[in-house]
Amino acid sequence: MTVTDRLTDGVRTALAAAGLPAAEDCAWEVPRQAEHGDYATNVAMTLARAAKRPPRQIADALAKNFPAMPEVARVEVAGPGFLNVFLAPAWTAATLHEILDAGAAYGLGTSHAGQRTRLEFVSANPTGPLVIVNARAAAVGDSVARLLRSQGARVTTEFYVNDAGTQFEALARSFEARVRQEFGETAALPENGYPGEYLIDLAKEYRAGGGALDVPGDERARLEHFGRWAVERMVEQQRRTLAAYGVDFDVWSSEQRDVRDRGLPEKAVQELAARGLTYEQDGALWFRSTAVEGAGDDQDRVLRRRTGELTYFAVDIAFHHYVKFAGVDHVIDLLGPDHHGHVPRMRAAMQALGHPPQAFQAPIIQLVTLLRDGQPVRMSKRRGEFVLMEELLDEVGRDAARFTFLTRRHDSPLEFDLAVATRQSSDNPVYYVQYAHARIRSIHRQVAEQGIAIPAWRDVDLTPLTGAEEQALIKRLLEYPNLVAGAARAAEPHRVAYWLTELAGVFHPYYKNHRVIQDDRTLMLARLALCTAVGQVIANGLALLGVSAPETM
RNA sequence: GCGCCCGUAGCUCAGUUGGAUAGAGCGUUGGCCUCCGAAGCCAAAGGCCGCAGGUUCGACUCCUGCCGGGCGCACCA
Repeated sequence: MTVTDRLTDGVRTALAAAGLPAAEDCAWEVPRQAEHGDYATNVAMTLARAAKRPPRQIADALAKNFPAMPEVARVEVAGPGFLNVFLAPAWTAATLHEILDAGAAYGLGTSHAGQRTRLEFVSANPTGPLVIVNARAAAVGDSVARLLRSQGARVTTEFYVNDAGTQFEALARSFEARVRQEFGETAALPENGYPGEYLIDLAKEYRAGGGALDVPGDERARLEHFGRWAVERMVEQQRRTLAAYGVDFDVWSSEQRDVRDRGLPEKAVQELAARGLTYEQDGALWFRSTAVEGAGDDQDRVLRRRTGELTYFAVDIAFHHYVKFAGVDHVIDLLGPDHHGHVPRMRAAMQALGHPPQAFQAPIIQLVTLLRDGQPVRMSKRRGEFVLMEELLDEVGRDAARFTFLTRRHDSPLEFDLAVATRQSSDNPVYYVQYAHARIRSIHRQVAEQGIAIPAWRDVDLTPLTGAEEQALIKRLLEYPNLVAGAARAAEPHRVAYWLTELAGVFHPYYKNHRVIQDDRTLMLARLALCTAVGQVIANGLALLGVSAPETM
């Protein structure tokens, strides 16, 4: 039970005692000004209409009837009708016991309990190595998964391999050309092929591994052979890069194997037709996308081309409906900005097939503009020019890269200057946060070296922690569970990154001004408890971001 | 032309389902290491929150219209 939950109980009790109507919900915020208390609620304002009384009057009644609670020192009415709550310092200090008891579990919640979510992210085409944007998507997706799980959701993370269709064919043709070149033949890359050097390396690997130049069967069989071989290697390479980044997927699904081979696209089209949401026009079969209320698509979409071939959209509908939604109630796709036009039509299709509007979400991860020495680096997989995700990790490091990606909202474009990130790596906020953790661990090493015995935390007297800075620090820690719950609800890991930076910003001055190890044993143990709790929360928060909490730096 | 996203300090960005006096990092200027880690601390300068209306007790936040930037608008994937 969080602080605000307890305070909400207090408000409910007060409302009942004052004979006022019950509040549906009670929003709490942490005021900027210390004079406005530790928590404030505007419940009196929101209730004014229903109670037919002015907000100030309601707030006064609330203050008068507010039950005595160990948590609360006093409540005040201020401004147009805010109810400001001041926490009792002794209670605040004592909450450290709960944090220390909970340990790594501090910040876990139940707001998503019972939810089963399938979360797809990265899903780069298997036509080349991973690049910078993929690193951003990986950081965001992995962190969102951790956030959702921290709130009780069962999350399946997924990487979808588009190993079919025209891009697959382009890869197969490109790779075959490289293999022929490797065997000494003259072969030109296809027009829409992939010119990157990685396919030359892959061709060398193919030959070295005993791969044959001549493949039995027709052209289709040949392309299938070379395409499969290349895709397998590319996917494996991508998987390794992601693993080195600390990102592992529960499921690697295949467009060919899991959707097309099972005949699901045809089935999906039939199901839409059975619901009367398709029609024929100009020789093609259309989905009546615009007929789905609230989905927001502005035109109908083709499911089967005049040629009889199904569109990618039809395949994607089948994938979502039959594969992703099997056994889960929420599907989240983290998409690139070039796919945002697809969201309305997919939303329409999912609703048409009976999924509630909220069940399918597709947040957009915006682009990363990469700068090197202040100059934008142009990237194009097709032209074979790009900065690899691996290079980014080599230059910037895993922790700094992930943290940097998570200090921006995912739906806003990001500028990432490689030169600056490398040169100024010691000024990166991630080190500021990690440093706070390392400092705290260092205190513990000192304590151990000096042979100071630490009793169980529950036996440590916390009442000495009445200083303003100490109280401020503890109150920060109390916010953490709400912060995590909010970040999970909104799927916004950047809130955690910012909050951690702020927490470190409160801790560092405290550390500077107050010695922990000292002669006054009672004070020392109390401060040690506080620092330990801060370190624990930093470690917990960094874990949600997939960033390490180092013992030393 | 239509749709989505974005305009906040010199730069990069936060601003928690509308709250009280707008925040951080970098950069700039000036201080602090006999004391648990200076990857740190303290201080200064820096803002018509793109513009104009509207909604209300209250708007950076919601609505409308402009201006400016990005992306998408296939019987491609």
